Amino acid sequence: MISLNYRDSRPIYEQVRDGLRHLVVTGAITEGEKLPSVRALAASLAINPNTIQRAYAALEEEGYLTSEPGRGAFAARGGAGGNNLRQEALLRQFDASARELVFLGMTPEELAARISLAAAERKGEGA
Amino acid sequence: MISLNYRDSRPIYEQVRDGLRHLVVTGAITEGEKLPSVRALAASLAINPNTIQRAYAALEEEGYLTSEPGRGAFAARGGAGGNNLRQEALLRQFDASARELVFLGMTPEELAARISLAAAERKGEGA
Amino acid sequence: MISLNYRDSRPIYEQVRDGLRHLVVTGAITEGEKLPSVRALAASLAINPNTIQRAYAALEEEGYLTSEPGRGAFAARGGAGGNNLRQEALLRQFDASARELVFLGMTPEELAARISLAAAERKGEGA
Amino acid sequence: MISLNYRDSRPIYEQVRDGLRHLVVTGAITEGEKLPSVRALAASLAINPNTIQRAYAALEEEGYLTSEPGRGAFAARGGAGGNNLRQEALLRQFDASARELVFLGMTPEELAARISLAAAERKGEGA
DNA sequence: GTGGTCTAGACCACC
DNA sequence: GTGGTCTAGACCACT
Repeated sequence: MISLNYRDSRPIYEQVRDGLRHLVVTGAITEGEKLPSVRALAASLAINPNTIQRAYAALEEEGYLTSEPGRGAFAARGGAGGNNLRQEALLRQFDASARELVFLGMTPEELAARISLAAAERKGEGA
Repeated sequence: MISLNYRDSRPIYEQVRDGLRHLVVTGAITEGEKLPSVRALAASLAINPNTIQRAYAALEEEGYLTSEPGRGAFAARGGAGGNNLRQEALLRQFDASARELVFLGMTPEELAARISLAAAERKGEGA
Repeated sequence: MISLNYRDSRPIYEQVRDGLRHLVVTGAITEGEKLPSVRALAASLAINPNTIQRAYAALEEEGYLTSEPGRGAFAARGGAGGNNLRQEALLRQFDASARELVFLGMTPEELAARISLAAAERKGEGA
Repeated sequence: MISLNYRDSRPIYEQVRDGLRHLVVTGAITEGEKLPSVRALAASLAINPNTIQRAYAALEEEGYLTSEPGRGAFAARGGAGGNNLRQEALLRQFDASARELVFLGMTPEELAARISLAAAERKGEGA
């Protein structure tokens, strides 16, 4: 399901992370579905469990999955609409950065002005 | 300079990260100053270099230091005023989250309204 | 003239190599023109001369430039038409690989059959 | 196992590269066998790890070994017969050069004609 | 601990 | 001054 390219200069864990994110976002792994265990996926890709663990941790931080110790990791919805983990994670990030930027001296007005600008830009910017 | 508590539930790398962040923010490590090498700090704390590496990576992402391959890691200024990496990192984070939240359907007005609210709250530094 | 992205996971020397190759192929650096010295380009990009040297060596192997110790590095023509260093390098590579493949047991007919196939494919395949 | 001659005009890394290639081709290092680590071989030859690294990189490009970050470097079979990395590398090189030569205007027929010629020549391995 | 990339600074041979 | 090689030592991703 995930293809790795060892000749790619991108780290393996990023390839795994992006591959899984893609599966979640596109719905290939449906909301709430259990993801393969770290060890199972590691075995199936013939890489080290640490590398999978790192990809899972990144995706959890991004809100694309939740992992429950002892149970496994479960997909959250990545698409638009409804409240979901991804959106919660983004709001957490948004609030935290806004809070500290104001603390550092930026005004709420300056920040508000950036929002529309940011929204208009292309996402681009690879790893 | 950094004290580790192995009985603490917080992972070692977080203890190192927070310890280093504190040194930078308080100015104990001054702007531009070279931090100890990954291996040196690992040796001095008697822990694995990987753990230090993880703390350094987190701090670089947060903008508290820059690490230049082959040269070392250097402290950035954490405080307010002037151009600093921390502010750049926060703006990057702010823009990215705003962009995706708008993509997910929130309006710029809703987001703008959150800014003042967020700024008023206590920081509540999580683990 | 060449832009570096330190956050890119692609190594610096590949970015330099590809940037220079592009300048030669597009004719921005004309045939026979002297390229900046290893040290000068290193200084202008604020990176180590060794890194530039590595890019120059790769481009020489590919036939995009010749470098003469004590004199400098000079661009070859990258475009189509006429005989040029790039084509010479390719023919050298073609002959050498064909020779050894025949030595390893492939027949000239098998190889000839591959040519048209290869020519039809997309070049793709990033680093 | 590898002898270095510092009075030889050939660079150390080429002497190492050719020495290793010889060991692989002659079967002194058998197919799939793990080569000494970069650091270990450097220590044993009393030279810098970078120099060994350079030789390993060249041999990997030639298909005589594969190196897997974090695991080590492993010998491929250099001889004829069966599937081996060397042949794969040669085919990759053959296809790539053929493709670009056609792109530059040579006809597949011209190239096909070169194959038998090339195969008849002596190998003339340069420094 | 392993391969890979980068920096810094040195020396060489050539011009 | 120029390209080329080498050393020493750093960070980096991964096992």
